[in-house]
Amino acid sequence: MPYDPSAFPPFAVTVDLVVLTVRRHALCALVVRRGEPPYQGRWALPGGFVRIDEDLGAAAARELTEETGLHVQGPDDRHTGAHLEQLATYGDPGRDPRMRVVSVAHLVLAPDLPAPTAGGDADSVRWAPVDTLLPPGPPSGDGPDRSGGQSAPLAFDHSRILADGVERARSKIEYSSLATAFCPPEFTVGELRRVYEAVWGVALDPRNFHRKVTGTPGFLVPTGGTTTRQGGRPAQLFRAGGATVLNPPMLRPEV
Amino acid sequence: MPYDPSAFPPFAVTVDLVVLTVRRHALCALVVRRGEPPYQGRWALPGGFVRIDEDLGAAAARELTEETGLHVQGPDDRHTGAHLEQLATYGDPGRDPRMRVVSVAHLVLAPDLPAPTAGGDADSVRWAPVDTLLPPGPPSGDGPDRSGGQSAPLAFDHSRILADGVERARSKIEYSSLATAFCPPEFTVGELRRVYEAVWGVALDPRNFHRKVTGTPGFLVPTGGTTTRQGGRPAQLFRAGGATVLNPPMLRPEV
DNA sequence: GATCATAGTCGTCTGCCTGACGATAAACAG
DNA sequence: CTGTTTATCGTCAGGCAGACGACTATGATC
Repeated sequence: MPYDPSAFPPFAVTVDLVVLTVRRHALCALVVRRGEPPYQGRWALPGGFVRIDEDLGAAAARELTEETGLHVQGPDDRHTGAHLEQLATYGDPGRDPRMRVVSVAHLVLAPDLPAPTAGGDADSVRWAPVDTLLPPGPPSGDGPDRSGGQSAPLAFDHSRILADGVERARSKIEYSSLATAFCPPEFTVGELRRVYEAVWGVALDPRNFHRKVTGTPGFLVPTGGTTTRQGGRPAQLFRAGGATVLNPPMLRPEV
Repeated sequence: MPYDPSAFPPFAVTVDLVVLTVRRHALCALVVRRGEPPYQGRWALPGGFVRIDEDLGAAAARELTEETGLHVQGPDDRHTGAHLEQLATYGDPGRDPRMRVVSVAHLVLAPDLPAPTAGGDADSVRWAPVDTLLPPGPPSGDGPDRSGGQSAPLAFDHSRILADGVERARSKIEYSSLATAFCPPEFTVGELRRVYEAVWGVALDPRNFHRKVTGTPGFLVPTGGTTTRQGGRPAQLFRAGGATVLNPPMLRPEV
């Protein structure tokens, strides 16, 4: 069939953001309250339309800055900001009742932030622990409802997008050094371990964890300083090293 | 800002397909020759517009069937067709000179097929070894040009999409049982090993490989039959087992 | 100030898995 | 019958992870 430039169906294209951080030993996601229908008053992932001359990654970075004030770090710009990567694209017809919207979801891993009030209304954006936003997960609940929170499901298909983002983060810190994206520029081995524990929802042996991360070349670089942030013996401070892939990977305890 | 349904910029949304198979010990991708500008006469990945009421995955499956006659297997429908998954989305402004096109690329892993002539013109679609379509890869070439083939780069940004798809396939067969998607319904351990060798471009020790795959519970199920397809001693036939993840993973020899 | 609780760091031991590789088995080609 | 090819089974050493003991260095409490 011959090409007809006017024959393509028009779509709206948006970016949605799964912004994750670790706060008080819990994996948290950034959610915004919808001020207008559909799903008015419900929580949703931040996001917005892609501009007509804008790259997808640029749109995601722009939305991130608009909603959180966070900036994204380039590949070589180490730890002045958050990690951003494309997650997946969601385009079910009917996922948005207003029109045909294809959403390119992005995943952001950010260090703990003071408060997500930048740029928007204060109480319409917040960090929510992911286990209050999502059902328990693959192991179907048999016992009584254990969901910790007040949560109605997120708007649109955002619960599924969030679940996919969380799963991506959980698997990615296994075989990459991305867990450091959740940490401040300088951090201790214990802080990094608490990141793994929060993201995976498990307890790790501090001694084996210490051996593993300090024994992996390029993962951690000692800065020379020490600190006491949790009580107890002072700990060495590290920066993220140049290694991006962990080989052999950090093993998640058996499911 | 209030919602204005007419305010979103219109995009064209397409699906592009990275269809991989293993033919004659080489990893091959399906490419089609473009019959019209832009990039007229150049090879490109198969793909097409998403219909206005069509899911992204359905569009990819439809294009696959139209171009190859292949059918996609559902999650429980074991090995009557190919494996399909979403790869990534490419939306640079200017990636298509005609208009703003966002392409949701999908990855298909298929067993070796008789001929890709289904549905289309015979010599405008073919299997091409990926090493004739792509530059050698991360190790930048210092020696003379060693690219095996006649290849001009693929049209649009399809070389990058193909490279991403190949990389996804290479890493995914490490920790999943997806390599069986390249095999016919019944296959031998040696045939499965040749799939790994073709996808990774390395030689594997037959004895260690045999120990690994037969020792991983749920990876392979013996059918009872034996066959001689390569000369030499007859080999046991297997089907793909129910396991989808390989733990511990199949290790790719050091890079 | 002594004692306790909390964290961090270093070691040891055992078991599993992998890579290297020898040996045997079962077909086919001359 | 002999050599070649492929499949399959075994052996052995090294590396790494899990379990866990021991010691260190801080703050909190009595």
